[in-house]
Amino acid sequence: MARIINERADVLPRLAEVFRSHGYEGTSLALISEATGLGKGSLYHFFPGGKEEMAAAVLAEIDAWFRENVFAPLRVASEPNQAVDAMFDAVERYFEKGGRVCLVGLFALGDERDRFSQAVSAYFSEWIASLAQALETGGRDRIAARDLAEETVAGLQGALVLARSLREQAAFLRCLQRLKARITMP
Amino acid sequence: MARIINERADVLPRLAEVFRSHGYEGTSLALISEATGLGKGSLYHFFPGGKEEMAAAVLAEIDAWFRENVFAPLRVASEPNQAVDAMFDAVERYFEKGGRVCLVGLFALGDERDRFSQAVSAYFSEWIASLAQALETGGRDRIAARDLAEETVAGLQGALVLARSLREQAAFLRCLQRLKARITMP
DNA sequence: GTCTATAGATCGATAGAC
DNA sequence: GTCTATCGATCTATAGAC
Repeated sequence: MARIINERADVLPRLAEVFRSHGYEGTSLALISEATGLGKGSLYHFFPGGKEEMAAAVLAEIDAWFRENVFAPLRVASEPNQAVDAMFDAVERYFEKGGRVCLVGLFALGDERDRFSQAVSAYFSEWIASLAQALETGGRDRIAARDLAEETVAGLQGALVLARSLREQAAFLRCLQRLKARITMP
Repeated sequence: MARIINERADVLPRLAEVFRSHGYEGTSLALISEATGLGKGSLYHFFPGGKEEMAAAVLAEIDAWFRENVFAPLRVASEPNQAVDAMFDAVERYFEKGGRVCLVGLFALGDERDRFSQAVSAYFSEWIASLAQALETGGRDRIAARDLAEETVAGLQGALVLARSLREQAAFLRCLQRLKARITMP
């Protein structure tokens, strides 16, 4: 009970926030230490691989969250309109209405993409594949479903870029609304 | 004639490529020196403000290029379908069919956004405004034009993120085609 | 203008006391 | 487990010879 921090999982959320705010290269161990309240000794106790292992752990947690809260529900959906709605809700919450950046997208644009190649590509291809499956279940043909899924996932990432550039979260929400309207079956 | 490098403008393209590849934090003066063939002394001669001034100069050059090759043609367009086509062509060339990242988008996602706040937001708002104007000239009402322009610019940025994540330039081109099809007047 | 040398700070990572 | 102290490397930036 007296334990403050005793598992890697306890520091991951704060770790993730630091990487999201400063990027991989911009995140120093000093910043991490400050954000987590742990000295470097403790950090290397939990993450012997150093900064790279910390970022990998964050990516793994993000992946797990999306698998559970986004990808899996899409795959098992019987009512696709409802599943798609749920996806948009989850995304809106996760990205805090456009106030929070997608770490995977950020890494994808930089050369962190190469260092975390597998995690980055898996995140997006899983997202597109599960969304396409829900759309196909809803009655669309395979090619149209895949196209629309790709378009939607790309549109979400673009919405985050745009909202952050303009410092206007409303832009993110407007983009979300348009994507939702297009993907919903009549 | 014996001059190798004698103006800031001569080093800007290489400078831009370094920032695009490694991000702001990941770009060191050693990398810049290697990419430009200039020693640190020379670099500080051209850019007394150091790395920050170098990045600002790159952003200014990007802004100038888009103003001339993208924004201005959209604004003076009399035939909007044609102007939009020209925009997509320019974008496809500029981003090398998805193989090249948008530096402004990359900066927007990181905390470079705050350092280069004006340049980042101006780039996107100008793009949206000029595209919306072309669409309005084409006969759409103001609100629909603005919506479609915002959606298209966001979609382009998302397409870049997606193509880079998946290491699949074809994904960028597919997204471009869909955006183009949607924006073209019947 | 361009170079080398180097300052001074900070980087990621390690060692070892407790 | 957590800390402090510290390593060597690298960082941005400057100084000064040529």
